[in-house]
Amino acid sequence: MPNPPRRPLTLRDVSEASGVSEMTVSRVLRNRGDVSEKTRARVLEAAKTLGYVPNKIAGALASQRVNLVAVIIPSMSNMVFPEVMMGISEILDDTELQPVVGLSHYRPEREEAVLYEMLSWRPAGVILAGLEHTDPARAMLANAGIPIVEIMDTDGEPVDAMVGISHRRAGREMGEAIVRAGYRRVGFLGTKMPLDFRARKRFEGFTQALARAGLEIADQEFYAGGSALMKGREMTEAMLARTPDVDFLYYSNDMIGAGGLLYCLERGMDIPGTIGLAGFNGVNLLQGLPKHLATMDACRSEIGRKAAEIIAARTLRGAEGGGEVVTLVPEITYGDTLRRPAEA
Amino acid sequence: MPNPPRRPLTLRDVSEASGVSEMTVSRVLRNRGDVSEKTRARVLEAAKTLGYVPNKIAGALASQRVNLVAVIIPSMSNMVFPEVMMGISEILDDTELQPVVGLSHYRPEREEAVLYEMLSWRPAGVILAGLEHTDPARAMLANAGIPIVEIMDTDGEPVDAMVGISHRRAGREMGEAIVRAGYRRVGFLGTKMPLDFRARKRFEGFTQALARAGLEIADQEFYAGGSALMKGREMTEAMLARTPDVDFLYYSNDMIGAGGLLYCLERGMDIPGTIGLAGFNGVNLLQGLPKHLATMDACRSEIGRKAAEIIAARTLRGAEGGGEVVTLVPEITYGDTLRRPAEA
DNA sequence: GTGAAAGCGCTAACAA
DNA sequence: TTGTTAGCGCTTTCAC
Repeated sequence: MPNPPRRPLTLRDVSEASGVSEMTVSRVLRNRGDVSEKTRARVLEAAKTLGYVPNKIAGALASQRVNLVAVIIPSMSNMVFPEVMMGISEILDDTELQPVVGLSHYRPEREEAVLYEMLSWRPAGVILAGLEHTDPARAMLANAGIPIVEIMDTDGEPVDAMVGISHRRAGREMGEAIVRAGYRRVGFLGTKMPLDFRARKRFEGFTQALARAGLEIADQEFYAGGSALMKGREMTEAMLARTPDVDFLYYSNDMIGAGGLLYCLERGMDIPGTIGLAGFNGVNLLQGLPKHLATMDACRSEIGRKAAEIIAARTLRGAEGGGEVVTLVPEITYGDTLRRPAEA
Repeated sequence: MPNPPRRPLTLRDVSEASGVSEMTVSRVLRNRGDVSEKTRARVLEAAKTLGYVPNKIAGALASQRVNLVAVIIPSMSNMVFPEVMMGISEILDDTELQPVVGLSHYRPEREEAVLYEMLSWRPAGVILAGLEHTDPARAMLANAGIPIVEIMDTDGEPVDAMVGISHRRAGREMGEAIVRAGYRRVGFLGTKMPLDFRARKRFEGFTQALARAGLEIADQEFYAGGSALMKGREMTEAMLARTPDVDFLYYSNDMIGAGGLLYCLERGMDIPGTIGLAGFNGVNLLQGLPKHLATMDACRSEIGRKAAEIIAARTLRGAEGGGEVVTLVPEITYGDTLRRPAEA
């Protein structure tokens, strides 16, 4: 029973144990160059019995290559970003690239700090949420000399590549669908997050669509923290009490929308007749509710996959590329809570 | 406007630009040792205008210190693990340590591969889910010479430290509560996941509690994939059709439990009279349902926090430590779907 | 097919 | 307070 080594093993240890030069050991361990089957076997044997784990720090320094992809997202508690992560993993799992996640908590300065930290590990590429960054962050990205993919949002100028949807358009289309369905007294319910630029863009597009039809938001309500389902319920109750004549409720995410939906159903309201409801995201978690909430898919895992593909293509297949723009176009799901436009 | 540098900047560039030796530049950038305010300012100025980002790879190799903490979890699509991650981040955010996440997809060999990959970056510590690992993985962990914290589960022997709850006990207690409340025909509904050891332990504890009361599971149903809420609904429907006399449904997670709850409510069933329901996890996402589902908190973020604290304490404050065991004890939440035991 | 030498960009240790 | 020297553990390059 060998003692647990205080000092981690090095190539040299394997070299000595196998009687093969460090260089050749290195070759075997990386499957590089021609090595005779005999030496190969001997090296592998030695490495295994010793329990050698290569030191990638040294390897990366020497080879100037790192297989890490930095991913910076606002949060994990949102359900949206874990799904993006799954999309990224799905693609990178087939390559030798590895995602490394950092959280910005929706704060640009925090994002800048995390970015700095991550760039100091010289990753092969960066994937980060949104197009809004501090000036130093943009400068770092522009000078990093590696592929950068900004995700989620395409309403703005990317540093390099971008993959996402137009939130302004998403808001606008939902607004148009609501107007087209004949609703006139529309309430908005959302998060109190000044730094959630995408929610804000959806709101802008939404009010713009209403304005074009000569309408204004009839009432609005915001929340922060707490259980989204519960908050949706409470906000809905508050709004219906304050503005009893609203005939449509647009929620900034599906979870609060589901809370509102449950509330309205309990009250026995006629949906989508007397009142219509819609959310945003296409959280399939919520299938199984008594009624299907109208929503619009944010294409989360697709965004993750496309972003990872761009990084992988440029890194591995040395593709030149640069400045790729992928705009996904989400469709409205009418579900059971938004009247469909009259058929032509 | 300087050209984007093809070659990343090095300390040497900052040294030349500021007319200060590399060593002193390094000191300034790390706030180490005494440096005169004047040189300090000059160096900072040069670093900033050049846009220098330190190379931690070289730094780590030279100093033999890495501020990364490897975190290996089964999945992100589960809601449970993102919450654990938030707990970890919460603690590490106050230190210079940084979490790096890897996913095992509930597969031990995959976990082993990810662990190998991560250990090759010589992290300061490892946090990983569960106590079940391949033999090589256990060997790597035991020999890594860094703090290892196994989380979620405490039913077994840890390699080093462990933080979690006893899932066997959790299942047992729920079983006892159900028996105590007078239910006799109990159905179980869960995930079809042979490798989810924790779900299995809960199931074992649960059946054991029933057995002690002379009961057996009346019926069971398993699912894989799909929307959990919907699956809960479907499985419940199937079970009630097949075994109409069940008087309690125990779900392996809150999400499917919520689906079942909604189904039973729609059918106008008397809850918790005719039929009782319980889930597992304490997903506060679900507050806001018409009735509050009975459940048991899995202490997710608390687990993350405690695990991170162990790593931080041993790494930063050089605490000796080793073999810490933190067993959290979740309490049953009766909610509105499980009869409370008669008061004494 | 194998090995020896040089150096990746930084920091520990010591010298001035 | 500042600078010099010698590696950290690996890979690149080139010689054999």
